[in-house]
Amino acid sequence: MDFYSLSDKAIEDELGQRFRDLRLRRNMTQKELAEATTLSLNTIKALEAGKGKLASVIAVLRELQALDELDSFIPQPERKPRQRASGERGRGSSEESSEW
Amino acid sequence: MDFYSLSDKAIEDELGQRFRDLRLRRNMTQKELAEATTLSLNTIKALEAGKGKLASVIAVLRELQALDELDSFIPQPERKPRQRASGERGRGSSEESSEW
DNA sequence: CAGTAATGGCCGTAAATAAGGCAATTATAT
DNA sequence: ATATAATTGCCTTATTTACGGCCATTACTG
Repeated sequence: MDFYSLSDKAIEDELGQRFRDLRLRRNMTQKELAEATTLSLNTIKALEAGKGKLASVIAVLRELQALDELDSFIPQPERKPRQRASGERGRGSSEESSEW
Repeated sequence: MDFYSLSDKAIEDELGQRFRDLRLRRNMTQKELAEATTLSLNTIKALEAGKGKLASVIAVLRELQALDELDSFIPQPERKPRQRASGERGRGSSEESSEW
């Protein structure tokens, strides 16, 4: 699956589908999942449509015992060598003129 | 990293940190990332604090060339055997009484 | 160390999501 | 096929996020 060839919307659809599959593999209804997470039924629906907040994702994955997936979500980087971006002082704006 | 031992808030912090690290490895400023994604600077800040919508996550990961990570996010299941949860007709409500 | 870019925090407004409820549709069990 | 659970869609209101801007703080550069 090459996500780069997909539109943002298509990716949302795909993610929503996976959330749904995950729930179904636990054989839970949207209503049961909503109650278990203390989220509303509408929020579960939205999530399975690829919309919603990061907080909702966490709550749902926890309930579906799939929090591990979050770990591979974004790889643990080799501790950042710096705390702020830079290197070239004025990359964004005017021209780099030091010589001449 | 065992996410299950972490609170939702702690997980948000961890994810935010990873977003940040990802950006720094590309040596981009929040401002540059904001412009590249057409998101606001505040939205980038929020994301690096673990808050925000899924749509924002997708846009940022695309720009940071980390969409691949999303694929391993939730494993592609062996096509779901059913489209709705069930199996036991009335799991949520009244008792299961067919015989007597 | 001094200058300055990069980031964090707060505020007001616009937009989107979350919650709660109800009707309509669809899948599934019997 | 019928009954009914499961899901979808729409609506109203509350909450949260997104946006734009401004000032304070911190990290990096020379």
